[in-house]
Amino acid sequence: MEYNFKEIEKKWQQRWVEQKTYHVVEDENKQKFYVLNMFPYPSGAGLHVGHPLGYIASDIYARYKRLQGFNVLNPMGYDAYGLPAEQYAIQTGQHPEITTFQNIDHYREQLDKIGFCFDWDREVRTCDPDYYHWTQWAFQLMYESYYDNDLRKAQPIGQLIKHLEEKGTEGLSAAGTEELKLTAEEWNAMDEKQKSDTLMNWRIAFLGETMVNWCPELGTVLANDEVVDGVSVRGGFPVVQKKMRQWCLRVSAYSQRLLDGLDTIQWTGSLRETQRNWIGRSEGTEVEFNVADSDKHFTIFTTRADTMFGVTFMVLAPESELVAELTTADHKAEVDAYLEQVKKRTERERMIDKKVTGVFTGSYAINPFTGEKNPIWVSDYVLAGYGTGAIMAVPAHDSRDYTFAKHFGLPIIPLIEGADVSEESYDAKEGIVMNSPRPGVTPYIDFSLNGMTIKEAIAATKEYVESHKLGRVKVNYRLRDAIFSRQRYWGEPFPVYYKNGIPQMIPSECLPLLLPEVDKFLPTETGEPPLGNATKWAWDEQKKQVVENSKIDNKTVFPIELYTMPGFAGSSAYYLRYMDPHNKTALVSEKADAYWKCVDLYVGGTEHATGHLIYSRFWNKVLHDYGYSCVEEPFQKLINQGMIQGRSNFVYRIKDTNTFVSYNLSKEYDVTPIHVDVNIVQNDVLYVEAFKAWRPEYATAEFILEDGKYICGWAIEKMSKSMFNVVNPDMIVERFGADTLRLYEMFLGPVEASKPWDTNGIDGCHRFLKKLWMFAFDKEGNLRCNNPESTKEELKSIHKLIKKVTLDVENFSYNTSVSAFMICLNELNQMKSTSKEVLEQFVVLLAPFCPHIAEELWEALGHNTTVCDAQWPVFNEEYLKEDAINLTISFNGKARFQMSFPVDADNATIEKAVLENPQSAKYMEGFQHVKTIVVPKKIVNIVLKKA
RNA sequence: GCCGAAAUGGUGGAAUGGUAGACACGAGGGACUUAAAAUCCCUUGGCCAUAACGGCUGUGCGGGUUCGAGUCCCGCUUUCGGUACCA
Repeated sequence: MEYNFKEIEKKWQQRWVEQKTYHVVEDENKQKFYVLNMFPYPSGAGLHVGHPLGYIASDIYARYKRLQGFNVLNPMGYDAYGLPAEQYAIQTGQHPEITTFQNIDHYREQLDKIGFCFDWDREVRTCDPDYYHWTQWAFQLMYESYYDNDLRKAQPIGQLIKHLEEKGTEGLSAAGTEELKLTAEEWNAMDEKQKSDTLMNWRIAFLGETMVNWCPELGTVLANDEVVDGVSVRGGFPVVQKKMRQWCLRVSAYSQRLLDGLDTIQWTGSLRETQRNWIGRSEGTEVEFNVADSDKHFTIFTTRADTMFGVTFMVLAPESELVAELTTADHKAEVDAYLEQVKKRTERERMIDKKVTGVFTGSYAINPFTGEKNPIWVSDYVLAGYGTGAIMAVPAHDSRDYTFAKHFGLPIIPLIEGADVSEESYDAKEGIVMNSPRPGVTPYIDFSLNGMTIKEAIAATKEYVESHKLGRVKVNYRLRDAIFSRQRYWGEPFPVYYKNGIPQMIPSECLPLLLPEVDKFLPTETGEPPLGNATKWAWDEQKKQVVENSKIDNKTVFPIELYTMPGFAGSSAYYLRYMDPHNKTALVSEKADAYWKCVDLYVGGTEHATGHLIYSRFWNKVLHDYGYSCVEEPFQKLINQGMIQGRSNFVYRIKDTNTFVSYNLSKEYDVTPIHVDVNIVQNDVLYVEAFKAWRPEYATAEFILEDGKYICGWAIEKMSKSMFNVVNPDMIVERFGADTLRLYEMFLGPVEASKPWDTNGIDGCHRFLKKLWMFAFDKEGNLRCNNPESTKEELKSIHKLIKKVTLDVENFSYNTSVSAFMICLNELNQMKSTSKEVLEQFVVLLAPFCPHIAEELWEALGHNTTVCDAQWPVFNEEYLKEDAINLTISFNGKARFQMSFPVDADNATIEKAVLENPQSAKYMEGFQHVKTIVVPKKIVNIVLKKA
């Protein structure tokens, strides 16, 4: 009986569905384990072999945990809102929902063939109203909250309003866009609109003015990669930097908690480091500078307070409000021209083209330490969004200031002993301070840093600044608030309407606010986002429902927000929804949340390091502050699966002919390499007939072969359609079966490593399964392995496997596990006969990797339950004990021969035996024995020195 | 520039500081077969040597620690990721 994987896999996939094998319910008697994959965006291209890599790895772990008795949650769903579906809709007019659902069906079909243990009853789709109900709900929760810096958590905005009414901003400790100063009287005197605008300064979800790439012709905001050379990629229209009112999330308020949380979770060091850098905590000092001949003053932020004595000029960011304030009348024209020039350059251009530009404002700032007047410049190398948007420039010890100073001929004062600043700045934070103050200069203040190390100088300056009220110690974060709105159609609508320009929340009992139908997915002629095309998009306050736009009267019926939410909105809390996906009254019930708590193992790519994985952690923290999510960090352990690269094949066409020459002969001709579809190549040998049929122009192709074969060249490239190197998992399943695919994907190498997909090696894994089949069954299909007693040898072999696989699965070293299976099978095969017990254990160990064949064998072994409910075998050291130990004898570290000893031989006995062994004499000749090192069970090293 | 990861045969990759190259692919040779497929056996880092045993060398480069280093330390080179005027 042959190993008929097609029949076996079909049979078990059906049975799993019928028996609801993977359906999971909360069970207080069992310990939970939550495995999660980053859910996919269902693109039209379908899955390639790279996608399932992580799914297989997590599936193995989920199945393993279940065999160990855990109640395992392993759900799957779709991140269904997104740009490609919308782009397709714009081109074809087809509703994105239709294409999205088609793609989801295709994904499901592909996933089902691989035999995952997903509980499909818990599937979520971000575009499903029952799902985005809770995305909208969370948005409203954030809108109704502010972040209390003292309590370090989100609080209802009502508390802040109460505070303002009673004390104004006095004693208020809330994370805000700016530091506002208001008295209670001022607040209470505000009208509704003013109050609403003011509260935006503190709300966690808020309307804010942010800089965006605005394309007036297209009427939309563009992402940086949609803009090249200041014009839009699509259409070539000019793009300007513009401040726009956008919904934002106050992610920055959580900077410190996002940073602290990293120490509590088991993520790879590099990923945590990436997030740390992204958050970018920097401890520094804010120092106030007075403007000369004026009562104006402004604040700068620096991490190098020790360089106060080396300041030679000041720089403002072009977008800073200070520019207008500090520019003198006679410099206004020049500054305005410069600002205009900067405005035209996109942020991207500023990054790529780093030419030094800037202009003098005409004003001077007085250095509070030296009393010197430093000119105030404007330059785009200073960013408005970080610190205070203004810096003190110390050209001697900051490379950017140095470049600027050299370009405009500004003075450079070195402050570190021995630092040579004639060619470049000295940026290192090492050395002894000098020139602070400079010798011979009359001291302006009674303060000196000379002779200190930089560290000491920074600390001393901080102390001085604070005690003399010249500024304050300040921690800054690089992390910015997230822009949360998009001028797109295919996304979650905001549950917001505008009453006299004041945003109002749609009542929570009216959620979800459904995405309206539109007939065009492009922005309207007036530049409104696509939702402006909806005819039924107004809110009737009395009826509490969506009504036609024509009914807008601005008394009871009002326009609804036209923006939609960005991609990360739906993916920020989906792991909570899986816990309780059908709940109509809450994102997740308290009970389900208390049981599943958080994701124990999260598997996905590193590309989400600074996006999803930050937003999701932020989102969960807000929910946690209100008790909706009981654990602060949502993802305890994170594994990053590597990218699967493509392995492209090439054929070599001799120039100006239709003749193709085999790889090893191609050097002798003038050839053009051409990508060829890897699916008509096997082991780098081209199927010539298939190639001729591939494209009409190759039908008459001729070939120069080597050894009767056409050998293709190859290269490792990204897996993509245009390189014809996309390998589809369905094809592999069709040819080799899902179990082989699963085994091979794991065998390729460590899960975390990026590696090329090379179908060439898959035979080995398929062969292993065939061998296993023939090992278990004879030609008639009878089970061969039915000895009632296991031999010592068998037990040793299987327990070696149990030990190895258990350890490997825990460490995600699946590739070495696969090898261990192969070795064990070979050993068992050589023993000719095998007991039922040993085969059973083998099958259970294999079940997480190759569930279909495992089920089939499990059934053949006489079980009427599925192998998923078996028990993971327990490793017993007893069986691995050796009768004798083999030691490698080495001389000065060079291994020479082997000797056998009883297990209980002591070191002295071993040393004596080795030295007396006649073989040793040969290696010891002319040497003197120094000492002997015995490494238990491994090696004996005789240390010698020349006699 | 900065941060991170890596570098081992023809290929993918194994090696708690202890015989480097497990396992698999590919390649070569052989068995079975009318033949092919499938299957099985042998060889397979390099160099030298042989009837046979064997010897030398070898984990990107240069140093170091150690009885012993692919592994640890110092200094480079290269590759791949991430990030970018963050004061």
